Amino acid sequence: MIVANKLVDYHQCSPHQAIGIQQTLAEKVFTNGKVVEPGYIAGVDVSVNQENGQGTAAVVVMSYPDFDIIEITYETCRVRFPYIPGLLSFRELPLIIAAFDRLHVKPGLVIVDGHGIAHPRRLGIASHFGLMVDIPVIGCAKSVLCGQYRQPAELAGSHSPLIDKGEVIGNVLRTKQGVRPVFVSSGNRIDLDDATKWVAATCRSYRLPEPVRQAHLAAGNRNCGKITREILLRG
DNA sequence: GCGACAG
DNA sequence: ATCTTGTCGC
Repeated sequence: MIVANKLVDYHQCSPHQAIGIQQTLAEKVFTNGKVVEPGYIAGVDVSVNQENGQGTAAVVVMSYPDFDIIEITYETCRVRFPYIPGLLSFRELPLIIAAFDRLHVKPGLVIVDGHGIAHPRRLGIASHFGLMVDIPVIGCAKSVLCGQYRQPAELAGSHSPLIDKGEVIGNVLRTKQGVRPVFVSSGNRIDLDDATKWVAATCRSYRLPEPVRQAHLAAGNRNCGKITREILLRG
């Protein structure tokens, strides 16, 4: 895999080199485009076990608008790069790419747990991932990394712009009444309005969009690296 | 120098 | 990220 080779270097480079890579890649991100018929939508998340230093990435592919789980792939491996705010992709992307490559069903849209361009150098993990897979990717984070915003109204669906250095980098979206809002931004190949629309459309009864919520549950189920893929039959 | 800081 | 039961509130 082309991207796999690059990733070997990615998680072994220094934080300083990582920043340089981000500055170069950020210029290649496309923050426009609409997704009309995604076919399948995937959610991505990673969990890390502090005990053994192992991380598990889970990719959950769901149908839309039925939200049936079609396929789940995993990758468990020791994470080398440390967690440094702003450099998350260098820690988690190797796992995510490996799990994503195992998919038999390719999604038309992916939602990643983390920021897209709502990042100091405009290359959060969703954008970095989006450039590597070259399909529409949305960043949906649970907390802010940079930028300022006004708290959106309590009504589900309400949102306010996330602004950094005079630039609108995302939307703070209230996906459900009574819960903290999420931070939506373009990862790659999709504009902010469409990204916000899709996050809202994939949230059912919880704060996080269903694909991401399922990926979070799957990754947390510690599969110890034994299970790498599974297909769920609808019932 | 000081505070902020995705997962 | 992760450690974790019951509990308060829409």
